Amino acid sequence: MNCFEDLKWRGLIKDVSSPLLEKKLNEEKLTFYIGTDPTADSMHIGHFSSFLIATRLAKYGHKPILLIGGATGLIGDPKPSVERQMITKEEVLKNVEGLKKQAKEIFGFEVVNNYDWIKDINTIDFLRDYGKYINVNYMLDKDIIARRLESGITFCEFAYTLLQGLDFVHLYKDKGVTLQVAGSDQWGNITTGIELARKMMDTELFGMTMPLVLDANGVKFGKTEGNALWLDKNKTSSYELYQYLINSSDECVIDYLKKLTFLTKEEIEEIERKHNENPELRLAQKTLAKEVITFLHGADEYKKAEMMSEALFTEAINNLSSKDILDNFKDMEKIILKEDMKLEDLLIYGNICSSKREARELINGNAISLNNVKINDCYYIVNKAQAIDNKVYLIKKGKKKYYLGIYE
RNA sequence: GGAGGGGUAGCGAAGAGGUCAAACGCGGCAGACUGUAAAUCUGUUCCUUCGGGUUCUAUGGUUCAAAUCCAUAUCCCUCCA
Repeated sequence: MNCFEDLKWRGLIKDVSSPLLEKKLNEEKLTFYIGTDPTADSMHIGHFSSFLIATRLAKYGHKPILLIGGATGLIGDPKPSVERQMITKEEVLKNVEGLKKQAKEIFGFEVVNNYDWIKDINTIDFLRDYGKYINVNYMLDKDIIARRLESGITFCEFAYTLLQGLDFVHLYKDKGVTLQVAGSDQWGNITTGIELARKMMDTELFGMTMPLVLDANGVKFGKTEGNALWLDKNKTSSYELYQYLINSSDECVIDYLKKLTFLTKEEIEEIERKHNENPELRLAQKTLAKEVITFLHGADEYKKAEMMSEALFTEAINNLSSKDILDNFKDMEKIILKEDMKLEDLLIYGNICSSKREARELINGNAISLNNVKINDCYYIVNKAQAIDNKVYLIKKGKKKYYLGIYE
């Protein structure tokens, strides 16, 4: 299978700017870039699903450059619905550092920051050198901007696409970049760059977008309510990641395997066959978790996460000593216990619930267990004597959330 | 600068003086079923010492009573200049 066929089979191609791209990807070695704005200090799993294309293309001999939008992040890519809240320069700076480091660690490719070349362009030059080439009518036609005309869009965000276009042109001149790859929501920005290059230099640049990875309900992959799934293992443990991946639905899991792992077509088809024979074994989900976590956090982390999950979901914990638990469940959220306290108070103290009302609701609803025993008495006194080895409590909320209570 | 329309819980959206801690939908969280799945069903979703307390952008005011009326401020949107 050649490069383009491979991407296509995995469902990674949504739009290409020109049919010529297929031949180029198969026969030439291109330098390409993929970017993100520093809206947080860590990438999340959604970024991973799109940045992986860099590694894939690199395997076919193309040269990736990862762009962190230190400048564009200060402006804000228009969202379809409302104006973005601007983030402070300090925060952007901090986020840039976080992302740079992470991008290098995980993907190992060259990382650039568009702040470096945008910061010194003054307003007049910007308008003359770039603004003059792009017609406002053309910009108004862009889907994202058109959609915002009803609800309003500031000049700041309106101009965003021009900065991205400028990036593309800059990277072409500076590093010979001829291709930009991104999620499908970036199509408008990619085409601005292509348009700009054609008008400024009479050069054809190329763009390619990937479909958003969605789950069966049309929710973006990795979008869990509450907290995002970060790639930084200090923010999201391997265990949490494992839990997310293992719970992928049957409908989507094969698609995820294609898009998020480097398994070959043959391997994936074999897994699919076996999975369909015994879906309850969740071979596909387990394989997905293994591949993704190993890529991101390494084999050791994966083993730990798997071991922890096995232990927690097969009732084997009853046989564990406090030492086993402390050794193996290091990543679990910890609550330092000091003295005897009522169960309802413990839930609040440990940030398991945000109010006493909620704590009671959960306790009365049979959702809380201590060391695998359901407790439905709010006034139950959590005490040292009942802890495993007088030391540890495994606190479970609902079916899947575990916390570790420790007496020091 | 002018004219108009708005700001209600995480989000969307009803409510237009008392029966409003605020319908409904989504989302969230639990429970049942299960494969740690999906679908489905059920409960719940401001705080509480369970007496009550604090909410509908903010501050004042009218009233026995205000999310609802008035004034001012503020933010957002639309149109005009």
